Amino acid sequence: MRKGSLNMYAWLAKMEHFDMTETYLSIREMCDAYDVTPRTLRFYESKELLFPLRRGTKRLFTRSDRARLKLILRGKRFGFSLEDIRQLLDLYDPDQDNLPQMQRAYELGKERLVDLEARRAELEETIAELKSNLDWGAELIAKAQTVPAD
Amino acid sequence: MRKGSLNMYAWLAKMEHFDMTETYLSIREMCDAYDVTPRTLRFYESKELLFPLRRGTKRLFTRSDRARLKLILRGKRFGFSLEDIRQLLDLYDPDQDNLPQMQRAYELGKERLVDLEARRAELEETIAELKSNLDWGAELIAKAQTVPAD
DNA sequence: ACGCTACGTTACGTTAACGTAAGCGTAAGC
DNA sequence: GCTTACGCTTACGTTAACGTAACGTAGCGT
Repeated sequence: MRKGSLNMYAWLAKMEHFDMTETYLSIREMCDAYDVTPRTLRFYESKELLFPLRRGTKRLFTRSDRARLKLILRGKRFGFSLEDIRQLLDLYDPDQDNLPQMQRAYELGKERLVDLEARRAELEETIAELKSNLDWGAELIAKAQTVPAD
Repeated sequence: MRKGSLNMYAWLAKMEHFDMTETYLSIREMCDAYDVTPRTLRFYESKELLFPLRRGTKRLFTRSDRARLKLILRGKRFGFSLEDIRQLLDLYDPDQDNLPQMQRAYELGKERLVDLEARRAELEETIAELKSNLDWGAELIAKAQTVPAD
């Protein structure tokens, strides 16, 4: 199950192009839904992070595009570059017919997992430090307020 | 205790300039120790993130500079901008004589803490998703290898 | 038919965070 | 005394990730 459904759509779409239940979003709807600008979406498309269909000249963003965009935005919040992210997207939306690419994506994903777990550890430490520093700061401020100046 | 000692040095340094036990690093030593380029250190100084002393024209990086640099590099790993980081540094190395600035730093630190904790939550989720995706990917690859093509 | 609005393309502009090159000063080793 | 090495300053170059301006066009409401 899961993403398998996604590929079933692809399969059907190849046979003919049944519209199925796919619900497409215009660029504006997409922007409102994810709080990005049109420019950003076009930019991501030009960088091959998104692959909206076209009705005439207009873009139609698919379910898959929406999933990818979520991952892109999350990746950015973690400080990854768009190029980094592009590599990883293959893992979340793989091309079943391309075994070597799937394997590359798999290896890449494992590395990324290690990276993320290290990051988590550092994050814990950082939070702990920040907390202790805040406590210390609160103390200093309190002291400075009761004993104005010497 | 803790950073209090840091400020004691500052106090003594103001009175006269006792060298104390401070051990200074040249720019090169600093680069080797933290794996950055000279350009980067000069750049950080120009942005008022570091405040090396000078012997003649040469920079002398203090204990405090080293602590700050660690925080800078960590901040960068978490995707903060140098400007964000600069604000926060006041919290880790505060100016005891500037109460309003300390309070600003304190408030800023609290906000940052909330931010970091949210980030931690998202990170957990991301790790979980990535793991499940890796499992799924492994399955697909295995299947593709046993059943070459149809 | 006409104007408005949304969307498209093309192309130049912008900001952050350095890289890189040029030119000068100076302390050290031979 | 000369060169080699390191450091300093100044200034222009670079990359990523969009912003913004200019201009064309397709639908549709009156």
